[in-house]
Amino acid sequence: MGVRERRERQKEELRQEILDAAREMFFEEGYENVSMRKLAERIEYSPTTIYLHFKDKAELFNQLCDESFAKLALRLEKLQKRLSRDPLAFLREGLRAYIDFGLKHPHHYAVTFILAPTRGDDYQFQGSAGERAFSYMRGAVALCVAKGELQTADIDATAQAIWASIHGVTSLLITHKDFPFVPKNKLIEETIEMIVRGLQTR
Amino acid sequence: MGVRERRERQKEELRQEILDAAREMFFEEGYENVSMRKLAERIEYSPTTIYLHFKDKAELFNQLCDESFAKLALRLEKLQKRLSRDPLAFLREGLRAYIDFGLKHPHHYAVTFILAPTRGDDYQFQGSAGERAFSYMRGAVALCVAKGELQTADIDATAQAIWASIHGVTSLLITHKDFPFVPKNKLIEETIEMIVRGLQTR
Amino acid sequence: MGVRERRERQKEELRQEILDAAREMFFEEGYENVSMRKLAERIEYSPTTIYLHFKDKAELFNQLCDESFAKLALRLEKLQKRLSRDPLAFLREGLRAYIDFGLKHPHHYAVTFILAPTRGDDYQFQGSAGERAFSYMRGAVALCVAKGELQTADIDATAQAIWASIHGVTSLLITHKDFPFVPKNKLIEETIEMIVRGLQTR
Amino acid sequence: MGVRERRERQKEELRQEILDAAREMFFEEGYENVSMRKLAERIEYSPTTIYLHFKDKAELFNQLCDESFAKLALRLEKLQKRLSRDPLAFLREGLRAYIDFGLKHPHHYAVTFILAPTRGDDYQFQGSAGERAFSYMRGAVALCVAKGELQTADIDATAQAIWASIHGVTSLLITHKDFPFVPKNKLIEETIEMIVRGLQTR
DNA sequence: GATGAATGAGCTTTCATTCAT
DNA sequence: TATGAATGAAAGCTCATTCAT
Repeated sequence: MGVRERRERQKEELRQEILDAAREMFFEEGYENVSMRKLAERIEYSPTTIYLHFKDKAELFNQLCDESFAKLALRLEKLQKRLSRDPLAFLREGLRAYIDFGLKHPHHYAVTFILAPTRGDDYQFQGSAGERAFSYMRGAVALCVAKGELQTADIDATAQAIWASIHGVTSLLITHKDFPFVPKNKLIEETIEMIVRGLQTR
Repeated sequence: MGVRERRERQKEELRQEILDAAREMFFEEGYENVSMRKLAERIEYSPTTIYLHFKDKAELFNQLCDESFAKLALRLEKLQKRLSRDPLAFLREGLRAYIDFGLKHPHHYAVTFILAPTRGDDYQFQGSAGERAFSYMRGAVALCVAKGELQTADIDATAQAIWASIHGVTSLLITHKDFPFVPKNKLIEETIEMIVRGLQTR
Repeated sequence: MGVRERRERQKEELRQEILDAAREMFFEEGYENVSMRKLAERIEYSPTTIYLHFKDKAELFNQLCDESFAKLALRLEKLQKRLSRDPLAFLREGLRAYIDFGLKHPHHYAVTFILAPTRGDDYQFQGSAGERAFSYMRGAVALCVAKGELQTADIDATAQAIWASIHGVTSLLITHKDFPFVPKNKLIEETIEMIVRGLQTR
Repeated sequence: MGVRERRERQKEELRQEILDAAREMFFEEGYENVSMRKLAERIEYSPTTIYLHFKDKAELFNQLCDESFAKLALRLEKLQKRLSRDPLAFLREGLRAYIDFGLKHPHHYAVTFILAPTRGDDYQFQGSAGERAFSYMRGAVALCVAKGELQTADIDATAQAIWASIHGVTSLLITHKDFPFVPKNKLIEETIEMIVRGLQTR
């Protein structure tokens, strides 16, 4: 038994090692500029080994996206539990958490929300990381409206507008590194407050 | 004389043909997936011919960005002239114009504002299309504040938050084509109103 | 174990096959006229395979030079041992061995001593095949002088003059194939005797 | 008349300009590394223009060789006239003149005597620059022998040995620029004296 | 489970050359 | 006489991937 378990553990470790290296490289160099060979070199295994764990480059990339989402979703889930009594606080904190997540894991974020859709192949947003992360946001908005803390005639439209805005901040901060932004926190604060204020009064 | 002129016109036409094809392809396939060979095939010329018009692939790409900006800037400039008396209207219309531009020329937009920064090489936002387009927005905000129509303690932070938000809508609508968005205009309207409302009261 | 060894042997064999083909082709066609593709075709492997053995074309070429020298040096070394008692004989035989080597391995020789320096890149004679081969000659001259068999005021100048002369015969015989030379051996004999006689009397 | 003459003169001037630029470039970069385009750029004409003066790259190259020889031959001819009474002096001075010529016009020399034969195409030494230059040397040797100043059983063998030796010095000095040669003149002197001494006594 | 050898397809770019004007 | 536009061919090299071991 022990032998089998150890083996499986080792296999999982290598798989994770590959994923980690890939994520870093994908972000640093861009999807197309990462070759399986270079990736193999980084982890100090042969290129062939990667194929034992992932069908091809595309699958490797998709796993990366899934993994990213799992982390973000987990975070939002915890937040929701903690702030279930105060939906507006959950919304506010949720937005901040979303942006924070993006900035803390720019590799994850860029790969999943910025790079992925511009790839040529058959990427599907439906059922993807993005969709699931977004559904939390919609839930938060719905709660706020139910509790009378926000006013909107169209929950979906509102939730999407919010998502768009915070995706905007997040992606700009990640990709346009040389733009003379005001201090990061200031910009985030400003955006979130602008959003919330815009939804409170009507 | 006529001969020379005709030649120059033809040359310019081919140049434009290349640019148009390149933009489409860059957007459809991503920068790295467009080869000079494929591009040449598309326009039905030999690969070498492209090099008669553009030094290399990177230059071709950069010209594309420049061209995009020229169009957007022109549009914002006209708008500014027309609405110089009513800064809030200019801001509102400017935001809409920015988004419209992106949706009408998704290739231009994506290539310039989404793809460009994710390229590996030494892209500089400073002095780029993005920066110049953004400066119009900042100007509009400043005017509104001067006329007392918007309230903010920090014009830069506000302008950047606004830009982030509309970049968010624009880029999501362009890239996440399979997301079940509410009708496009509804989402745009919602976002702009959310922004403006959020800045009026304080 | 046996498996690994066989593999290594096979790898080494292929490597040598590439080197041999390359040497012939480089000499027949000149460095620039040999493409990796043509080379690959000759050995009936794919171009990529060559890159498994050599980093790039330049490295392949340099390995060729190194290999050439190893052979020449070995020959001179043996000669030196055998004729250590009779320096003049060693000089005479050494000169002949040098020329013989060139004519027997015209590819090696031309590539190393004729083509190499005319290449554009940063070839360094210092520490190269040529330098090491030359040092044997200088040693032989020095010995002859020490034993009073040759007279010269400047050992370096003399050694270089000798080298120049035999390099001249060798390279002419290799490159100017259509010149109506007197029989090869006659010319070699004549040159060597001319040299030795010129150094004995003074 | 005047118009036609001027035109012809101009044409000849351009032709010469092309030859001069080509010679420099061929030597600096090697035959294969000089492209018609680069050459055209250097002389600030269009590539097509070159083809008005030379059938193709090979012809341009061959003209270069011919031109080189004309210069060397002229020099040797003058020398011969001047020293017709003293064949040994003519030989000695002729050798020096040959080497000097090579060092003074390394482009000419390398292109004609070193590069040319290693090119892939159908170069013919017969009737070439080399052959004609060599014939002067043979003549000088024959004269010396006739006058009893040199002893040899085989004029051709001797003349060829001589040529080989001085070709050796010349080409080494031109191509192996980084070899720590003794001072140039010293080496030349040494070689010539070695040759002449070697032929006088027998 | 992991690897070394190998490949076909493709890349960006440059070449010598031609042709209509 | 000179040119600008255009091209087919080829260059060196890297890619994702497979297969036998």
